[in-house]
Amino acid sequence: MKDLSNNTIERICKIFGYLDALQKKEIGFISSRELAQGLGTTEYTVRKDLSTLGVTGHTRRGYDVKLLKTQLGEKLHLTQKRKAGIVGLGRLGTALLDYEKFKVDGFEIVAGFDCSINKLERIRTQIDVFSVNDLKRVVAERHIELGIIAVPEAAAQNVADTLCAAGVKGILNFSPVKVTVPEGIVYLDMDFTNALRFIAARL
Amino acid sequence: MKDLSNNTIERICKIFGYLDALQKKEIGFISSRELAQGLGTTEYTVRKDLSTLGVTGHTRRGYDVKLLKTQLGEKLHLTQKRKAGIVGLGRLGTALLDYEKFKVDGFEIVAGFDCSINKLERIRTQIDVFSVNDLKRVVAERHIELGIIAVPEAAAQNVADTLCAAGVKGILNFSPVKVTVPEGIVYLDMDFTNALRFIAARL
DNA sequence: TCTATACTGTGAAATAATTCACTTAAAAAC
DNA sequence: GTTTTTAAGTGAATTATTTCACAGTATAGA
Ligand SMILES: NC(=O)c1ccc[n+]([C@@H]2O[C@H](COP(=O)([O-])OP(=O)(O)OC[C@H]3O[C@@H](n4cnc5c(N)ncnc54)[C@H](O)[C@@H]3O)[C@@H](O)[C@H]2O)c1
Ligand SMILES: NC(=O)c1ccc[n+]([C@@H]2O[C@H](COP(=O)([O-])OP(=O)(O)OC[C@H]3O[C@@H](n4cnc5c(N)ncnc54)[C@H](O)[C@@H]3O)[C@@H](O)[C@H]2O)c1
Repeated sequence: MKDLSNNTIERICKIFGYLDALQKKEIGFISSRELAQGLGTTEYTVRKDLSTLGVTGHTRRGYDVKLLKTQLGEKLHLTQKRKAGIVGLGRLGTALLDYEKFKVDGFEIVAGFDCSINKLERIRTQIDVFSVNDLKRVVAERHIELGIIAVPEAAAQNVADTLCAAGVKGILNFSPVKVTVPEGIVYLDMDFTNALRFIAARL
Repeated sequence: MKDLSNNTIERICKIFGYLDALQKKEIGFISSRELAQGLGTTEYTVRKDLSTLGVTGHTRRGYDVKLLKTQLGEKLHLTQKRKAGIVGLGRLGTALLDYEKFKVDGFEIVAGFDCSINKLERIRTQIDVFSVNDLKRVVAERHIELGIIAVPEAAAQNVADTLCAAGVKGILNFSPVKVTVPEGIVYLDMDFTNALRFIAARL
């Protein structure tokens, strides 16, 4: 399979999530047009994307929701469960820690980390929490592949370095600074302020 | 000015944020190349973007950081302060409510809303909180332009409808469902799970 | 003051993404 | 059983975006 553009991957991820909703509504088949509508794109693009991935639908019926979900999951390696750790257990970090839906979607938060012993002692959660000093060990022991950064911006780069050194493969960064990561590490920013800026620019 | 692509706007928003960091470091001028590096794009694209916006740099020096920030702010209407309201004051919503950096960046959270009287009574925050029943009134009174959705997915569409009816111009949605909004309303999803999926697909 | 340099700014070229137009095929309707 | 309809699949055309190449120039340094 030729490698996919970021745009395609992004759309497929959205479709993947959208299929959940369809399954809940017990919808068995969905056309490229309806899919496009639910996603804010065009039927052509949806068909091209799916066709690029080599998944296929049915004339006059559309795509089999259940089957499509399975196929997309396989193609994008979304079926295997991934373990994640959160660094920075402040307001945002603890909210993420307790967000149960991640697990449902195949992303299990298996550890939280903070530098403040005080914080670690006070936190009430189901998830095991550790000092950042133990990060490397815990990442290895628990096979953590994904690191989630929720520390203040001043600490973000340092935490990213630590995570990469510990062997995580991907990083999701909630701090408002872009951090640099070694070649080969997948990195994504979730900058809420930028999102608001984007909206403001479009107003 | 011809209208800008989403890609360009997204990059400019990032540059805008990046310039803050440069100002803190007291860097006066920055070249398209350095800017590109800090953003994960190319110098060509940066120059094209800035040139498209009609802002201009200096031979052999690059772009004046302070001036560029001002100019980009004007071009993207990022200089005027925007008022926002958050609907859904659970784990995520309250974290957002207390996040002070929004204000620094020109987005002032002027109200929180929830449907649970119980929750409203317990919340300890500087920001005024209201019942969703008062949403329409408060949005009008406080000139709220941006709505932030942090309610459970089942309630998201309903809340979006209420916000739009109340007159907000833009919506940032943290719930994992895509909601539909009337023509003319700017809408953006912040789906953390999709972000993790994207990373997993790239691993 | 002069010169070499390191930048920008921008048309043109290359590449990528989207849209279109049309073929094919299965299901539904009659 | 035949016809009609609806939607997938896909090369080709179009459109958009990125990259390139280089002319122009203000600055730093001599
Ligand atoms: N709270 C929000 O709603 C919100 C919104 C947008 C962005 N953010 C960003 O998310 C990040 C976290 O925000 P927050 O509000 O949760 O902050 P917070 O101050 O509540 O929490 C930060 C936590 O990180 C810990 N920490 C600091 N340095 C550390 C290090 N080197 N290693 C490990 N832990 C460390 C602190 O002990 C603290 O518990 C920040 O970068 C913030 O800008 C937060
Ligand atoms: N917590 C996280 O870290 C996290 C992560 C990703 C996505 N999200 C999404 O963000 C949203 C909020 O998550 P949360 O963890 O804060 O949930 P939560 O259950 O803690 O809070 C939801 C709040 O919304 C209120 N609410 C419910 N219906 C409402 C309505 N119709 N009008 C006004 N208020 C209403 C509830 O009273 C509650 O206070 C959810 O859609 C969730 O999927 C949360």
